[in-house]
Amino acid sequence: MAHAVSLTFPDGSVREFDAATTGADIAESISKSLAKKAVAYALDGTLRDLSDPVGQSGSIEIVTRDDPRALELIRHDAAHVMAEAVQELYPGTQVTIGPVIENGFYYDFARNEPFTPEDLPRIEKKMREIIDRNERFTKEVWPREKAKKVFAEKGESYKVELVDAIPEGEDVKIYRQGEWFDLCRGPHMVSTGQIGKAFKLMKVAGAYWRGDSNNAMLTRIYGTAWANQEQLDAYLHMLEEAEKRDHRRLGREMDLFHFQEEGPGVVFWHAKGWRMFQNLVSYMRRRLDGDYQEVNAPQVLDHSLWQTSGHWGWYKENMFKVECADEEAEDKRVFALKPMNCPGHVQIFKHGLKSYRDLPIRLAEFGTVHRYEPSGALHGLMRVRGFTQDDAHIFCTEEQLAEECLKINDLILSTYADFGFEEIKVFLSTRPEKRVGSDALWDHAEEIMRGVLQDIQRSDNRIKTAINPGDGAFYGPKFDYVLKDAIGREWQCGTTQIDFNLPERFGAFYIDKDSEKKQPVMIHRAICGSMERFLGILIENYAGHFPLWFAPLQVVVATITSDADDYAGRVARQLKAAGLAVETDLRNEKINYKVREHSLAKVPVILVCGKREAEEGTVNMRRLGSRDQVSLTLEEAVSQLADEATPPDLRRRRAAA
RNA sequence: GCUGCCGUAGCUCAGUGGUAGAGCACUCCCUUGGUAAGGGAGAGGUCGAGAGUUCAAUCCUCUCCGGCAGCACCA
Repeated sequence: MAHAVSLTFPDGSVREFDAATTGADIAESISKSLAKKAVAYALDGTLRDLSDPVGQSGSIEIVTRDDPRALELIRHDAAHVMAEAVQELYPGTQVTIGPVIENGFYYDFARNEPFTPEDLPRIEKKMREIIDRNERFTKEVWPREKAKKVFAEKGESYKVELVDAIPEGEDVKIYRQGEWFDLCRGPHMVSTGQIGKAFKLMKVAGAYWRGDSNNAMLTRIYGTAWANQEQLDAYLHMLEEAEKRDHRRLGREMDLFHFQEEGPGVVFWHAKGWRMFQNLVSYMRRRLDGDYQEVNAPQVLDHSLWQTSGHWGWYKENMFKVECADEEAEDKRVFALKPMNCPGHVQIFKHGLKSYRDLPIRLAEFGTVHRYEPSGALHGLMRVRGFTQDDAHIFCTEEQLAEECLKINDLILSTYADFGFEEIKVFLSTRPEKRVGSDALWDHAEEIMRGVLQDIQRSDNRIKTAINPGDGAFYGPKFDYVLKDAIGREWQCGTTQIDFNLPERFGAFYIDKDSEKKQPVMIHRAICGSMERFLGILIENYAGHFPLWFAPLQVVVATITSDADDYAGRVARQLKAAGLAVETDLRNEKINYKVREHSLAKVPVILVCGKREAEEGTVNMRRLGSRDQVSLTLEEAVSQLADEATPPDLRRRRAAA
């Protein structure tokens, strides 16, 4: 029985409609042109099919194809069309799921013979045909049993499984486009023609059914889709730009590091790359000064220590075992290469009795660790098997916990800011199902950390905070810091983790005021996380154009003719004396050639010295990324560059002094 | 680890069932040239490793190693 509903429009006007009125009717009632452009409507912010009756009161918006929200529909519709194209071209292929993702969509197919990239143009062509047919999307609600029967008869066993997974009480919806139909939650646009032609199939890849590695592997086809050709072109251009700043490529071009077959996942740092690495270590070390004690724990320790820590059990598949290569060796013990620094630091804490007066004890280490990562996970500097953590462990009392977390937070945020990362997200991960420690312990720690999170949120409105329930480590809750780079990608780097487990396992304690032994709270924390990975992120963030203070090679002094060789040497010596990393280029090459070479190597400053400069005692300065040249006296250049090359933390320290 | 693709000179890549080629880089010679590639000559490869098929394998088949993309993993 029809009843009236009142709908509020974006302009604030309110009108009465029959509940059976569809979005299309409403668009029509506003204007013919709107009805033509409409692809869906939103009721109280939720997108619906244009053909859906409104059914209830609320605020309504007609969504046209150029609405940003329509992009999701374009992509989802494109996924359906791709599935139809694939089934038309490759009969016998089963369809599974095809969701919208960032920048596009994918669809997972089950087929005995996998697709190859060569198949993509053919599928794309067929998709264009289907779009040209401009078939209407129509929705049907089927009884559960009918859906299962129909899909079973078609041999679509994955779809049968999906029908089964739909919760009782929820409709089993089928969307048709012409002859083809798919189980789908919707919504969809009006017809396939609205998808447009601004899409492209990108790649094929394997993906596990339901994301579980115990299940069959399906073939996934990825596509990107946009509202118009300009957007698609811009996206493809962005991908090209991202590829140009790939740290693996820049690492080679800038002669920073390499990998080779004998060492999967371990880095050969070249001179320039290592200087960059050491620049980062030096910076971090200065930031620790006064608060932390830097220590160094052994690489190789008897596996019994790792049994005590528990790693030999739950982390074994990631650990490297170490033994003497000689069978006749006297010491038969099995050792392990450390995968983490924490047990080492607990040993240092335990050495000698600690008083409550000693707390907090903050032990820091640039600790090199080795983890046997799955081969498929390795990725340049971003995921390696041997890496150095800017690690620290804080042993404190429960009362000190909040303050320590905030102190770490300050350190993390100011470090990121020094590298130009301003957009940070902080996540609090709370207790998982499987965990150690009493509920009271978790309650207490989580309560403190929630408070800390609020403080963080209040301190800086650019920081976004959120809670990930159940995402904590088994040994305690944690904060994760996620930064956003220059091209919008997000990286989780810093972390602050409370640990209820290790102090207990190793029996760490301090003597409290009442002369009783008490277990300290242990906090793990890292700022960069892995130095290697952080450097990879920096390389990509800056696209190799490092700020002067961080560039591994800051200045090249290049001569035009050999007349200026002596002078160039003097220029270089003065720059070096002012603390700059400088090289001379006295080769018998044209200045064009030298400029090109050092520009490609991304040296921030080229000082050209010819006869003129030698006579006048000047230098001609050229900055990376600019064709402009400026002439300065040698003294001016040295002081200007030395000032500019001052690391931000030292600049602050000087300003404060 | 899984699926697919790939592995030829330092780098980027071509090529062929009869044991190899280009450009850049490198070395030497000429060139002393004012802001993104001057000219010439030369050197450089066990065609990822092993096994198989074949008269003959860099090329075809298999196994292994490594890389790339995605998935899974990432305490």
